[in-house]
Amino acid sequence: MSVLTVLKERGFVDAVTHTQELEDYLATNKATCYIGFDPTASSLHVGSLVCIMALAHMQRNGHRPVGLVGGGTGLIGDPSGKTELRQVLTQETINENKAGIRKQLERFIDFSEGKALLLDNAKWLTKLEYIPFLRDIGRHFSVNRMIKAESYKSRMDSEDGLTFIEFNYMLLQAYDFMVLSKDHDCLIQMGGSDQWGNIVAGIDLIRRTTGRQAFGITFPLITTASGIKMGKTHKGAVWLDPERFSPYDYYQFWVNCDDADVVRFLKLFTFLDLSEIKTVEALEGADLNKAKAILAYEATRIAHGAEEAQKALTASVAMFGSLEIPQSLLSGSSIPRGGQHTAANAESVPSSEMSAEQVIDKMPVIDLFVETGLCRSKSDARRLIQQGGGYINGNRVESIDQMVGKDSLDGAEILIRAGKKKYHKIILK
RNA sequence: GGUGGGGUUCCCGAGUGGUCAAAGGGAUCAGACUGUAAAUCUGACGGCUCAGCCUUCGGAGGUUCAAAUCCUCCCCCCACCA
Repeated sequence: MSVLTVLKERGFVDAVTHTQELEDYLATNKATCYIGFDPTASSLHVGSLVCIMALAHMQRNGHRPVGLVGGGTGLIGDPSGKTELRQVLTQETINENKAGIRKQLERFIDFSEGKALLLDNAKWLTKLEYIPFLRDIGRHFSVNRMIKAESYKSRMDSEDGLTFIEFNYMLLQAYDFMVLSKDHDCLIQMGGSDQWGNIVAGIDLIRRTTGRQAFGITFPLITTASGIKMGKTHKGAVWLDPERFSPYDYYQFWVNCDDADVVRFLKLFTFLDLSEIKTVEALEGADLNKAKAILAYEATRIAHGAEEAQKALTASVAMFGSLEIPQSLLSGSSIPRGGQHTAANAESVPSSEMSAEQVIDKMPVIDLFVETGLCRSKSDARRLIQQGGGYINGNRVESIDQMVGKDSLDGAEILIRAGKKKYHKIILK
């Protein structure tokens, strides 16, 4: 089965430029394909996961994935940048971010022995000279055609307009593709569906300058069943960096997905067998939670390793109770089955240390919620308690001026909870 | 460069001298119901030493007992014209 089929069946494909030719090419070549990543942050987040998984599938099917970091474009930024993206970055930040991105990609893709590459377009973009660029590259672009690209059209109509810099990103991205095709024999570019115009521009440029046929694959924008772009939680973006977003929270993010998303996400974000995933479609109601646990476990295992996934699972069981996962369900998953993980210690629940004498009988409960970051201000904490959402060791906090007393202790620990799902453990010294 | 229209609490967006911490919607949070789901209903949604006080309406000054609302200057955005 070709990668393209795999990707299609798993729901990765939104559009392909030349299906048949691409199939032929993939069947007869060890292909190189690339996806661009923004170096705006030192970590990738779940929004990029579709791209990362697609590259991983490419590699698993014998091709060579290339991650291209947009260091050059990052150096330009965009003055209209209301979107947070496209801020001007220093070379130093870009290098740092690049290192972070590489570290994360390495969890998904094997970079050893040239099996995959991570490149930075700053390498060639910073060397460009305006006149030669216009003469050699600019000549191939028709403004008439460019403004028909969906990405520009909407911006042309919008109030914010479109800056010249942004308008040029298409040329730069097309140029990237051309360089990669020459230097690394890379003839496939993949990306989100919003990249279609840029990808096609690159394919055209390659044909015009070198006469070679290049290909493009775009992915659908992955939204949750409720129609929101995925990857946002109360903690902000879901980062892949364990420092920014703990494996426990990462696990929780997946467990909390919408029923309607489970099958789709299993296909996209795990490597489990499609035939097995199919059996999940029949599940209903509470049974679906078992599939969610597997989804969460697998996704966490892929991104953070088996050990962290295990810990996240254990902690979740401790907090929310265990559930029996039958041997037959998604048997390809290495999730512990049977009751073996029920002996729970909630090791990876977010925790912090405090000194006992500072806390016991001294600190109002409200402060505890603020100190642990569960509430962002005292007003917030007050509100939480007034509305009945504050708990200490499982007991609802009844009054906003309650102090942390000895009775709040559970051994040397205090488990506090905001709402149903946010826990924090305080270890007293 | 000219003319006109704007900048309001996380976002959209009402508000033109006191009754404004500021309508409405979205997002978010809590409670109920549940399956750590969705939908629904209820409530909350600047901060604090919380029935009171303090700080917010692009920025800096000013008028007034009183300003998001009026005046002056400045910054930024948009549209049309050049």
